[in-house]
Amino acid sequence: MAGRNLVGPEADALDLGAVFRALADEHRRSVMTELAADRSDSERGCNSFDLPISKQTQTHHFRVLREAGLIDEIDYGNRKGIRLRRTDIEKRFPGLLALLGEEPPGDTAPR
Amino acid sequence: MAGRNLVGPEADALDLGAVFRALADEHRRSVMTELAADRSDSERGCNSFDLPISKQTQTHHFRVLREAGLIDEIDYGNRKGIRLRRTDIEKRFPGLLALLGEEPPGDTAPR
DNA sequence: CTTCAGGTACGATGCAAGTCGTACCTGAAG
DNA sequence: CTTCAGGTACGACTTGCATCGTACCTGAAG
Repeated sequence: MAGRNLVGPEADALDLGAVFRALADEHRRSVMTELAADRSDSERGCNSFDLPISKQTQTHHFRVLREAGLIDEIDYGNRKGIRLRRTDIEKRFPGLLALLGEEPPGDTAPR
Repeated sequence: MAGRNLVGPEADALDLGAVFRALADEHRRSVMTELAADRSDSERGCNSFDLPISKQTQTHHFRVLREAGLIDEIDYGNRKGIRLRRTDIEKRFPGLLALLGEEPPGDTAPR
C-alpha cells in the first residue's frame, strides 16, 4: 500500500453504487477513461486532464473518484498526483475498466 | 426485435453515461441485479420486485431503465411486462451484467 | 522576506433527479 | 353498466449534486 496518503476504501470495500455514481458524471468518466487507457499506470498530475471546469470543481471530482476507491491521490503539499487503482478495481469489479474503452472518444463534452 | 412496443435506443446506440446514471440509483440497480441473476430472461411483471416506493416512482424508474436501453417494457394496457435486454447489453458492454452480481445481496436498501 | 501557482475549505447557487399526491386511463371481472 | 387493480400524466416538493466565488494554505522560486 505504498504512495497512498489520501486514502479511499480498501479493495474489498469498494461499493458498486459509489462506483456507478462516480462514473455517471461525464468529467469524472473522461478522467477514468484516460487513466484506463494508459496501461503503464504512471502517476499523473491532476491538471494533465485539462477539464473545462474550475479548480474547486476539479478538487471535488477527484475527491469523489478517490472516495469511490477508483484512484489514489498523492499529496505533495502544493501539488497532487493521481494514480489509477487498477489492480484493486480489477480484483473487485473485473471488466469494469474495459467498459470505459467502449465509449467513443470525444464524447466527453459537458452535457 | 419482437415484443418491444415501448422502445428504447438500439443496441449500437447505447450510451455509457446513460447506463451508469441508470445504475447509480439503488432501486434501479436492485431491479437490474435481479434481472441479471435470472439466466432464463423470462418476462416479469413490474410489481414482482416489491420496491419500497410508490407506483408513480416505479413508473419513473422503469422508464429510465428503458430509455437507457437496459430493459424492454411490454405494454398490455392495464399491466406491463419487463424483460432484460441481455444480448444487446452484452454486445455493447460485455461484462457489465456480471458486475451486478458482484454486489452482495441485501445491500439494496434505500439510501 | 515576498510572490506566485497549485490546491483546499466553506458557502452559495442553480439545476437535475427521486419522490409522492391527485387525477385519469385501460382492461378484466362481476 | 359498475367496480377495481395496474399503470400513466402532471405537478409540486425536496434532496442531491455540479459549479463557482471568496478566502486561505502549501511549497518552490526570486
